Amino acid sequence: MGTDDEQTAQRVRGSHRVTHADIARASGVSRATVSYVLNNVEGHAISEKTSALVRKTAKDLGHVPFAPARSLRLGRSNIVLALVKDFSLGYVSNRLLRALDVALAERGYVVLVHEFNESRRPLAELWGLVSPAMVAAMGGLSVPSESAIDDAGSKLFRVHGTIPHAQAGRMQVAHLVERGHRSIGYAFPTSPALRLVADERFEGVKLECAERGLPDPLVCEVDTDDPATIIRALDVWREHPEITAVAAHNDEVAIMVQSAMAARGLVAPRDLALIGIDNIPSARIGLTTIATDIDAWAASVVRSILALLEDDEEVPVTGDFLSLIVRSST
Amino acid sequence: MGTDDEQTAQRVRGSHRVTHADIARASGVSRATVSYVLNNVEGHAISEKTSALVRKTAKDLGHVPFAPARSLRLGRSNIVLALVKDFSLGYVSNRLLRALDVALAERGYVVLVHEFNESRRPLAELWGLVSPAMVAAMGGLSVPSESAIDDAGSKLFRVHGTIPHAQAGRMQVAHLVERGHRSIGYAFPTSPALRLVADERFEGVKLECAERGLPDPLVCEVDTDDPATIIRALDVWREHPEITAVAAHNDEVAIMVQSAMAARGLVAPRDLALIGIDNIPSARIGLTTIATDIDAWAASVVRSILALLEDDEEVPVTGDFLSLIVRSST
DNA sequence: TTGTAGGCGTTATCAA
DNA sequence: TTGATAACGCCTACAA
Repeated sequence: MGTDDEQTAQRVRGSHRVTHADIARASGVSRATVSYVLNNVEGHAISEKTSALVRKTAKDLGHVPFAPARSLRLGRSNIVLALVKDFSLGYVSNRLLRALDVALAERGYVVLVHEFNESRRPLAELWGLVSPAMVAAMGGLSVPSESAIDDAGSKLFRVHGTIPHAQAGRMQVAHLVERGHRSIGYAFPTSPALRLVADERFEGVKLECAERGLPDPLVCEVDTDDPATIIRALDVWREHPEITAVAAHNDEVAIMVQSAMAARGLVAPRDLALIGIDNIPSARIGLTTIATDIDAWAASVVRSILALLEDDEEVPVTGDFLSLIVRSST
Repeated sequence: MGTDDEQTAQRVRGSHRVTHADIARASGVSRATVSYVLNNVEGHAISEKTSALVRKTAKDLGHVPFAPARSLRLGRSNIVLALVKDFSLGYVSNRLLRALDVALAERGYVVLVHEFNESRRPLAELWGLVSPAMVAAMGGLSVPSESAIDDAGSKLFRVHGTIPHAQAGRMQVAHLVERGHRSIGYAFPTSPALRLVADERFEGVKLECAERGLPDPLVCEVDTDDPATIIRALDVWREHPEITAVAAHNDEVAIMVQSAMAARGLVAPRDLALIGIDNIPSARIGLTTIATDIDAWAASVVRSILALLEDDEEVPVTGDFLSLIVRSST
């Protein structure tokens, strides 16, 4: 039969991949039996003896399943692709991804993270390399990118939008007002990767100021990769004595402002009050911030993702995940 | 026939995948021609007219390549899997991954990142879900895991080990001694994800101290997720008046120590000198540190990875990527 | 309880 | 210049 010839050819070509056929031959059973055994398929009462033999043979031969073959046959892969813009990953999104992987691992999926940048490589090119069951977008996608995902038959879940960033900005202002501040500075990050979130948070800050009759915040753009921009921002705020507090886009920026203040011999909140967002570990000594209840948020996101993945249902992410954590900087 | 049933079922499930066959039929050419055109295969002079028609048809029908089919046929995927332990990603490794993806994108590969934790899911289980051309290990792997990668036919590159962490620890001590310190504290992180790097850095610190005739550093374990451990560490060091400087595992820890000092009304370097490692952005105001020349390092790692991937050659990562950056904390 | 057979989408070989 | 055809490794309806 051609079968033997084929396998000889294969061996000659040096492609020493151990297949189900190899295992079947070595253990004297059929390929189907091997498949049933290795996949623990129910309802095919295979004798314990055969089953054990197949497993042993597979192990001895060093069989490793070949994902593409499996995916081709099933018509889908079990990969959930998390698309992250410019690796704008931080403490919070990392924790989400971990929770997601834990939950999906139980159901036979794997979470893979890809840093994308549409100008560097259009999303469409990606599908020749990986065909995920679902895309979890951790940042904004362009319209063509979104439809490319649809064309590829992958489901799409937008992680962006499940946290009320504007609300976090509002909470910053509310707290500062409560502390007696009336005129505030705002540290806005220039990084394009943070753009969408930054806009939302700042929008909340502006609205809250307006609604409370405060003047618009004095915005300074800061680049976390360039400390000079932080120092400059601090100097600008200091030139305006009416500004008694600064709200920062996130804790990382807030910490940098704090360092800049130290460099100028200033101390929060005496010289300038300071509030961040995120409650990252390094902020947890002394920085007042707005925290996300990551466990609750992640649980909710995971629930929605599973519903979409397994039942094609759209379950909204709901809940109030934000809370104020007062520390010594305000 | 079962065939029809399956296809009906598939259609019912809504999976309308457009295949080369569909394109071929719609444009009146063979599947082979479609494949040649869509993959720009040289040496098959296909008329410009046919070529354009095929491309247009593919676009009109909304064809998206199906990666598993491609990978099955070719016997390998073009995925490079970066395995990261517990998402111990930080500024430095993120930059490396980006450089890697840029370089590999040009050659038709994609970099996907997976957080692994061997106790949660053995690596062997991964291969049924993704079969990468290469694994880039960003942290230590167990011996069984390494051989699992080999069995799976994936190449393995160990990113861990390409930076001389012990040397960084030595440089911390050397600088502190130069500044006149003789007795130092050391902040050692408890996080298991950092374990390997932490051990190496600390080993360098201990050796340098010994070689310079200093007493062993006073080590305090700190958990970045638990600020209380940092405060406690600071208090311990302060109980030993001979300790005038603290070396931290990395900048994040150093910054937390700095915050703890501020909370106690202490200032670096007056009350305690402080030095970190990594030169992360938020350290760049005021923290003395040991920086990695990320661009040079990444370029070297990328070179090695490409050599392994394309020519199966082992090119070592060489170069001196570390430098001292003196700021105001020492 | 096990085996047979056929096909998933793609590409390489060979023939026309 | 183009087309038929045979695999790649795996899964599963159906037959035995």
